[in-house]
Amino acid sequence: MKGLGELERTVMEVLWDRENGATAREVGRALADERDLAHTTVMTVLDRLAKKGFLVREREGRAWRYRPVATKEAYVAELMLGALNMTGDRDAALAHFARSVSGDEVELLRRVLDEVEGT
Amino acid sequence: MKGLGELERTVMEVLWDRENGATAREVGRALADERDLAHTTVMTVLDRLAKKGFLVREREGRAWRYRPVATKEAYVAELMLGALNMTGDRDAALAHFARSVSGDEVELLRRVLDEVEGT
DNA sequence: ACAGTAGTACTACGGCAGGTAGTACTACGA
DNA sequence: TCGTAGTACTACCTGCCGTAGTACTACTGT
Repeated sequence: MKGLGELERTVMEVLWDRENGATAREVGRALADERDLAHTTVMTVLDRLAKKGFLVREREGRAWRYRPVATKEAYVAELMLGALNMTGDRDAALAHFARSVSGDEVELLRRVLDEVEGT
Repeated sequence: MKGLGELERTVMEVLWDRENGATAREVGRALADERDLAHTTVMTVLDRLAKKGFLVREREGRAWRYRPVATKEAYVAELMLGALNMTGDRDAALAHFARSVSGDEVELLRRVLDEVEGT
């Protein structure tokens, strides 16, 4: 799983926030407040993201509409699993991880685990 | 938390595998099977790792002995937390993650959580 | 029919990280 | 006093990423 750069992640955030993906123009507008990017910059980033497999695109008139392949949660989870797989001792790492999350999250984890159990 | 390159991680693995750290020479020897690296390359990597805060070093004769600042598990856990922090919705990501680990690991997680509870 | 605009594809450049290593120098042991 | 282990410093190359220019096409309104 490849990593993302700063801008790439920012763009992904925009896409993740929209139900129906977005065109380069739309992404540019969404970022206009925080960043002043050339339209082509946005296009380049979207293109790279698509080539890396994070986005798919489909024609919409003459433009492309990009949408994320996976949800943000799935992406984050995959990053976490990637880290976890780096180690030979998944258990030890998992244990360490579980001890580092906050109390609330312990609760949440427990609930989710119960849910999974039922499956 | 900075990421590590391929070689950097390989070197860390060596260090993590030893109780008492290692000198550049020792690391080089440990990797001799898989990789044919110049001694200076190993030194450079160790040096960078130390500068990044992953290793501390102490004199041993004229050489330096390097040892990891954190355990591998702590490192992995931190990577995982890093991923988790990327998202606004930690809960959703956590939930997704919990659903992606194997059954055995669910068990393990549960045990660890119980343990944490007691604390 | 033509200007402006939206859009694309392609190319490029500079910075930084990381892999790799050379060189120059010092200290120690035989 | 030579070879060897070791260091510090510098350097080169590649790939990724942020950033954008350029050249071209198609639609739209006057």
